[in-house]
Amino acid sequence: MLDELDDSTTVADSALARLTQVILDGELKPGAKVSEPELARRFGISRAPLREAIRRLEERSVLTRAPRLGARVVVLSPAKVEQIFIVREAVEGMIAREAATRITDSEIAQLRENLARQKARSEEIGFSTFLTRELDSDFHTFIARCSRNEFLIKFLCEDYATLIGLCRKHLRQVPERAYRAFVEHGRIVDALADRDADMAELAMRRHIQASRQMMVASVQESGGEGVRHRRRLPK
Amino acid sequence: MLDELDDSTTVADSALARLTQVILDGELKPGAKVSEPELARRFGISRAPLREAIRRLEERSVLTRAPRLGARVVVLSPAKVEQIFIVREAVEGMIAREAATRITDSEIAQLRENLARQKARSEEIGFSTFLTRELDSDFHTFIARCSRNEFLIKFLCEDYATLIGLCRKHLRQVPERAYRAFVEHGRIVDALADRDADMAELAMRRHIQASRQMMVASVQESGGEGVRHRRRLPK
DNA sequence: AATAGAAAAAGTGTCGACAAAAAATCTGCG
DNA sequence: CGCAGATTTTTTGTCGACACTTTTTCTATT
Repeated sequence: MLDELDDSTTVADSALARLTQVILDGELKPGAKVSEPELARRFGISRAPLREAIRRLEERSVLTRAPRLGARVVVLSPAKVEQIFIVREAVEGMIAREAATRITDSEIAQLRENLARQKARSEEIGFSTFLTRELDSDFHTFIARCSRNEFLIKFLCEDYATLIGLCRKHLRQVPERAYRAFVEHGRIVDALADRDADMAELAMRRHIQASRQMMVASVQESGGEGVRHRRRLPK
Repeated sequence: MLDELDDSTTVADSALARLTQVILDGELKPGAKVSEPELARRFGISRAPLREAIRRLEERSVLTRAPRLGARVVVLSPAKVEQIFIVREAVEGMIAREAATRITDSEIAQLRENLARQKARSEEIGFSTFLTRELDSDFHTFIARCSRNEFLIKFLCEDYATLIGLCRKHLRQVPERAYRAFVEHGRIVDALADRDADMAELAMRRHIQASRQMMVASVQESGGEGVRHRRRLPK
C-alpha cells in the first residue's frame, strides 16, 4: 500500500491484530455481524487477507460462522463464561504446576514486583480495578511463560487470550474481589517460590474458581443466551 | 462447479478435512512443505479456500508458517510430544471431572460396551493395537461429550484432535501397554459410574501420564528437533 | 392496510491474475 | 572441479471480478 514500512509482516497478520482490537474495544459488540466489505474498506485492504483473519478468530471461538450467513462476534452467555473458566482452571492449574519446577529466582522476584505494583495501584485507587486488569493479565501470562511449555503458553497467550478478554468485560469487579484476587495471587507466588507443584496447582485452581464464582454472580442474567445467527440483526 | 451437490458445505471446509486426512495418512510427512499450488491442483480447487484451511491448521499447531516461506507440517520432537501430553492431562482430567457429575446411566452403559469391544478386539489380535486406536480415540471423545462443556469438547475433538493423531503415530505401542491402557480405562469408567469427580480426574490424569511415559520411552530420539523452516527440504 | 410475491441490492464463496519474494538453475571464474 | 553471482522459475501474498445466495425493497392483490 502507500503507508509506512511493513517490514515482512503480512496484511493478513495485521488484520488479525486490528480485528481483535476492534472486538475487544467493544466497537463490534457480541452478536454483531462481521461484515467483510465494510471491514475491508475500513482497514483499507481486500477481502482475502481479512477472511484469513476471520477464519483464525473463528478457530479461536471468538467468531461464530454459518456457511452463507457470515460471521458474528460470539455471544458469551453466563453458561459459556462458566465453561470458559472451567477450561482456564484446567490449563492454568497445569501451568502453575509446571512453572513450579522450572521457575527461576529472578522470575519469582519479578512476580513479587508485579504483586507490589498491584498492591500500590490498588491502595492508590481503592481497589477499583480498571487499571489492575492489565496487571492481572500480565501476572497470568508471565507464569504461563515460566512453564516452558510452548503449547500451554500458546493456549493462554494466543488462543484463549481474546476470549478471556471478552469474559473480563462481563465482570464489573467489586473492590472486595480485587483485594481477594491480590491475596490469592500472593499464595500462588508463595507456592511457586517453594517449588511446591501440588500447592501451586491447587492455589491457581482455587483462584480461578473464585473468579468464576464472582463472574457468575456478577453476570447473573445480563447477557441472554440468544442471537443464534438470525438473518439480520435489528439496528 | 460441475460435480455432485455441495449442499451448503463449502469448498474451504472440505479442503480442511482433506488436508487433515492427507497429513494424518502420512502423505505429507512432518517437516514437509505444504505447497499451495500443488495441493490446489490435487484437490481441484483454487488457492483461496485452500489458504483458509491452511490458516486453520496453523491455528491448531498442526502447521507452522513463516511469512514468506510457506507452511510446513509440524515436526513433533520428543519434547513437543511430552508438552502436548501435559496439555492433554490438564484438559482431559477436567473433562473426566465434569463428566462425572453429568454422565447418564445410558452413557455409562455405552462406555462399558466400548470397553467390552476393546477387550474382545485385544484378545482377538493379542493386544496388538492397530485397530484399537480408533476405539481408544472413541473412548476419549465420548467422555469429552459427557462433560457438556462445548469448549472442552471443541478442544479435544477439533482443536487438538489432529495433533493428538500425529502423536499417536510416534507410538509403536507394545501389547503390554495396550493391556495397561485397557485396565486404566476401566478405572476411569468405574469412577464415572460412582459419580466420583475427584477420582475420575485422578484416574484420567494417571492414564494420560502413563501414556506419556510410554510415548517418551518409545520415541527416544527417533524424531530430531530440527527442520526449522529451512529453504527447501531435500528430496 | 396488511401480506405475499417479485425485483433489486448486498454479501459470501470462489476463481484467476499480478507483483514481489524466494528457490532453483545457469553461468563464469578461480 | 567447486563455488559465487546472475538469471530464470516457482511460490507467496494480495487484489479485483463473478456467480449464487441471502436480504431488503418494491409492488400488487385481497
